[in-house]
Amino acid sequence: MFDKIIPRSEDYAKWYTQVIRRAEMADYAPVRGCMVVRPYGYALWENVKEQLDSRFKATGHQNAAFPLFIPMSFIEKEAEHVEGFKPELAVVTHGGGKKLEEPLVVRPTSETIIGYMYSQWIQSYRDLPVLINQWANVVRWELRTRLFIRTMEFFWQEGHTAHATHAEAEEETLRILELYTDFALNEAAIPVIPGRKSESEKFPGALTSYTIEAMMGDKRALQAGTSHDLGQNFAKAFDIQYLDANQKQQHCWTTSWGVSTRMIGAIIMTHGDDQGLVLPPRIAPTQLVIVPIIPKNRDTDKQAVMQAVDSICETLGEVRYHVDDRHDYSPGWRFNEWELKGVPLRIEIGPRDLAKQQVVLARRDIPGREGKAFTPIANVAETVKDMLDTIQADMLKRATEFRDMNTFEPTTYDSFKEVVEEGFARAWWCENAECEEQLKAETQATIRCIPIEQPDGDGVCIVCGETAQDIAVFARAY
RNA sequence: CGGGGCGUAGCGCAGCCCGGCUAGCGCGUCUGCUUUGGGAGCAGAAGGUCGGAGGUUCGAAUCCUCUCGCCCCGACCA
Repeated sequence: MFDKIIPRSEDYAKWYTQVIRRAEMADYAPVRGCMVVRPYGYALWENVKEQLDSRFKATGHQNAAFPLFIPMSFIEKEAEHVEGFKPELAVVTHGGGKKLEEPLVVRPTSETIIGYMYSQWIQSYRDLPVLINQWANVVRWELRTRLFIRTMEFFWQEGHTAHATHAEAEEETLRILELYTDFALNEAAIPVIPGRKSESEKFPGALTSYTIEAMMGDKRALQAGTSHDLGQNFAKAFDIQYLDANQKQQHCWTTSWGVSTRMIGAIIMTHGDDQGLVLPPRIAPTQLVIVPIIPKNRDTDKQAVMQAVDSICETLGEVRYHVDDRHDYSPGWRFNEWELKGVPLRIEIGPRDLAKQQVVLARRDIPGREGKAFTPIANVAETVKDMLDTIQADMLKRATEFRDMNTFEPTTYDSFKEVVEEGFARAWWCENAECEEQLKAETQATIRCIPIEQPDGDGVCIVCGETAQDIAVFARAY
């Protein structure tokens, strides 16, 4: 017998872990809270990286690399920043067998050390803007971890920019928020809500934090990326100044923004089903798997099938395909294997198909017989390409429908408390921290964001009944 | 840091409460034969410091003490 993965409805956390390990995305490391990203998971991450990186470059950013170690005193320079990060720092106290004069922090994020470097590099308004990104690993001493979603060490990109005016910095912050939204929608097929964080949820040291929020398969929210308007907080702490056209010293306006390997977790939890992963075609490491079916001891059939496979492969062009010709595994075994791994499309081809000059095309996003169709061999490449686009679009559509079906608009606090346990709740909020505190204490939910897109007019706060300018999204979050 | 669970073969587990002979089962692995359109069958084989240390005992996977680690749920967080 074969161990099936546990259904999502039975134990979502267990399902998540099992899928990741069985699909060989990642494994637990021998250090608590750390993970090993295995080749299959890393291949997905590389595709995420590639898509983001090309968007960064298209908007004028350059990549660079800053040190892993940050002097402790740097972290302490920005008051809110210290407070936010101090509890989760990994600190190096010894090096080369000797106690260090000043402890070194393993970067939890790099605003401080990059801010320091910017203060050296920026002299004049002509040096601005500075638009730099780095792909790096960072460490945060998390109490409770979860593969991809919250590990002690994680991989990400962090963009850090410096500008002459607040307007430019704001523009940058929102440009990146849009870029992230575009990536999530069009590559990861994750419908996200771009919005602003509440005061209590914003990045330590930021003026304003923006986020893209997604709904996972268990209806909990996940922050999938952030973009921060840092105002002049870090510029003042690190003395990032320039001489403007009127010969006056000015502090820069800086931003920072990041997307991490958490995005992998978001993809898994947005699209995965009880058979395993379901990966969006645009970033799937393998988009198409071809499974030849060959009865043993019938060499003529084998040759014919493999020839047909070869000629199909030749027509596939850019499609990322894999031929699984492991004939010591039964067809059923191989089907299940690739379904677990979330490959979007599968071609099954055997002597019977060959006789009719057709193949079986099976969609991963529609499990079982319903997702299977015969298609003529003659124009299979075209069909595959079209089908990959269709799957990509359908996955976004399905995820959007799921989110909308589980998004409620309660009008009383009582109904709010009920529905917020069941999904997202959209409701007016007066932006008062006390109301936020109250619902946090009473419901397990938090304010995920104040969406950029707002209805006209105003309403009354769901908690206190005072006038509220904006709708906020509330949910239980990861 | 609180609550819960778990460490026994590569993986998943049983055995422990109530100590006893050679520590079991499933999957996987290896060998052979038969099989291949949804996780193949039969036959044989290999594989163990029972997380670690100490104690009780004629005898410990099992009881006691200490310890290390991991997972899950909360508080805190990308």
